[in-house]
Amino acid sequence: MPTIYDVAREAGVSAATVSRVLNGAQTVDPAMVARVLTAVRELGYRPNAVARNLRRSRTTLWAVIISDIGNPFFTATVRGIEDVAQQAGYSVVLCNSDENPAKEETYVAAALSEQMAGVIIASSGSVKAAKSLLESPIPVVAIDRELPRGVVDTVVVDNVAGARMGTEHLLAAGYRRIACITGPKGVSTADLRLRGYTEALPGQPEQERIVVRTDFREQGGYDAMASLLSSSDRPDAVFVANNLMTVGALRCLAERGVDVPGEMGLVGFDEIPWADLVRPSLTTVAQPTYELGRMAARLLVDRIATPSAKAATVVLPAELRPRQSSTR
Amino acid sequence: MPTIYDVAREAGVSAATVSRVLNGAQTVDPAMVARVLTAVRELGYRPNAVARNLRRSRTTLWAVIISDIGNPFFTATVRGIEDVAQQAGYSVVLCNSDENPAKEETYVAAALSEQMAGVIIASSGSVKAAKSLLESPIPVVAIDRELPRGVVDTVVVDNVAGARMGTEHLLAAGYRRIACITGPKGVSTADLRLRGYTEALPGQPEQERIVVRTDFREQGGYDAMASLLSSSDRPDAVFVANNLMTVGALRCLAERGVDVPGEMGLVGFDEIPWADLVRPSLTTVAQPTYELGRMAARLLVDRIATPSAKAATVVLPAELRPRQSSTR
DNA sequence: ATGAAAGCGCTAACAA
DNA sequence: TTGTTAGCGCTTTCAT
Repeated sequence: MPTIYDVAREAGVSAATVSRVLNGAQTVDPAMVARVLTAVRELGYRPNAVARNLRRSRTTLWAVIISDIGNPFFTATVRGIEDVAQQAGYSVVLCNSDENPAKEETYVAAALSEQMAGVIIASSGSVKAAKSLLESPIPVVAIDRELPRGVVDTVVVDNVAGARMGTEHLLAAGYRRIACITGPKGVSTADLRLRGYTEALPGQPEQERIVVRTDFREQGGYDAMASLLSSSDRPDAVFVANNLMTVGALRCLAERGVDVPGEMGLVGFDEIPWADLVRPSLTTVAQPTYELGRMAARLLVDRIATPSAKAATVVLPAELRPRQSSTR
Repeated sequence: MPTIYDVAREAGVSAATVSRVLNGAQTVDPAMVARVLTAVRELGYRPNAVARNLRRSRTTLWAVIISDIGNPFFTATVRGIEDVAQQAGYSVVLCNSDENPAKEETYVAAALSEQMAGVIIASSGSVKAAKSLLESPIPVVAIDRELPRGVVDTVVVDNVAGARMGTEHLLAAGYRRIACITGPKGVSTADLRLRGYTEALPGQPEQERIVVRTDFREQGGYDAMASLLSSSDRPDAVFVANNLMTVGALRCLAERGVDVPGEMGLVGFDEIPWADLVRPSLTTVAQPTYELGRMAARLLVDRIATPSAKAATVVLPAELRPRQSSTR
């Protein structure tokens, strides 16, 4: 691989001049510019970003650490992030923690070691990863889930209101024994959506509420629904706190021939791209995912520009999309 | 941020010793090791990977450039790649080209500048990106689609056989006017799946085959199906060459109340996570996605170890998953 | 407007 | 076993 000195020799100038040309300095003689660019082309020279980053003590890469690459919620959010990043001159590298705190810690460590310009993270709940980030000087924006013990820029949806909306919708449709399937304790989305569900059932004594906690994945939703179906106080409707668990629940119901929405009403948090293609179509609480990504990216751009500014929390609205699975 | 010299001073040793300890050299006095590790902890020292990479002239990052992060095919493949990469000591950074050659070129340029240890790419068709990669010394593995004009390690599925299988399945079910919706000319998957479709209809004169080309996205599939429905020689079945287009086609059929499989048979290439949840459930030609990712990653590990070895092409089998949409 | 020279933080010869 | 030293490729004062 040719270096900047090879180009300098070829063009008969100093390395400093090559650097100036390549970085668009205005103080270079046009004739020099031409000579340098010719040499660059002839040698197939490509600047070594590693050396540049070391010298400048900064990079133009963002790490976006998400907890499940198979979740459509994140894919839409990533698009929003990318669009803003690209405009601001950053490239986005995606890291998939797979809801695995150990993986998350590995990726956080890599992002810090690689001196990434910023990190956007949907925490899988790792306190260690959060601590590393908070102790580092690297700008961080939390999305979807709050960073454990962290005071950083954050973009979330109104989980409580959204969950309340979904549950109240089931009540209004005439369901009476409404259960909730939610995620792990300590993950903010799981806890807040559970709170929204609880708030929607104000008259109910604590023990009347039927709550199952599992992970945020499809198999978890499947198992949770199975246990609800075979329990002695079987519910007549379920509010499920994320999309993948909703898919699992739906698959369980389909396999056992349970009639939805007749025997069992269903509302899921998070939109699903094909919610309108299944029969019955799925009622969901939708988030403005693309907008969420854009907002997070904008906060990160601002944070990089002004590291000392006060941390902001942006709460975006969720929206009920009523379909067949909750209408009997 | 503390540097290796801060640690050295704190521990009362030289920077070289700190480096040795951190890199697990066996030739260091245990007492030194302890002192160094204490200093590291006290200072919260974190090695600067940029400096290390510059010095070593290599990194431990792989760039995985995929053409659509929203496509379940890729998410499953990425999991396979990640699992092998992690075991081999590499981290995976994901780059989403969004079927956009310009974006792809940007990410390829970044991967080369950042001196990534290797690249796994599903080409969006950019000849320029392919050229940059082939001219560079960086190890490359192509997945899903062949790299334009490239002789590199490649992992693909048997597209021709899979498409033939899907089309023959429709023939066997009694459909007679079978159309094909495929992707852009020049993208190998689009062309090879079209060939498989063509091979399955040997008796048909050229003009009897009904072929629509569009992009590989949902809207493309929707539009293509709409045009087929309103054409004078409306088909009674369609073979669709990828999953996202199949979803679009399905949505179009649902909106217009066309009975599937009665009025219109449907087979899609690529599995879809919820193919069995829609009504009618979707017949698909499934690829071993996770295995494909693992294989690509293994090839990349080998290629990094032995840069001069001959390029290999691995062809994995596709598998028909018959469901309701093709059974009348 | 251009060049010489220092140095970003680390690793790896080489010397001791 | 440990330290000294050079240098990875680039940018950026500083001097001219």
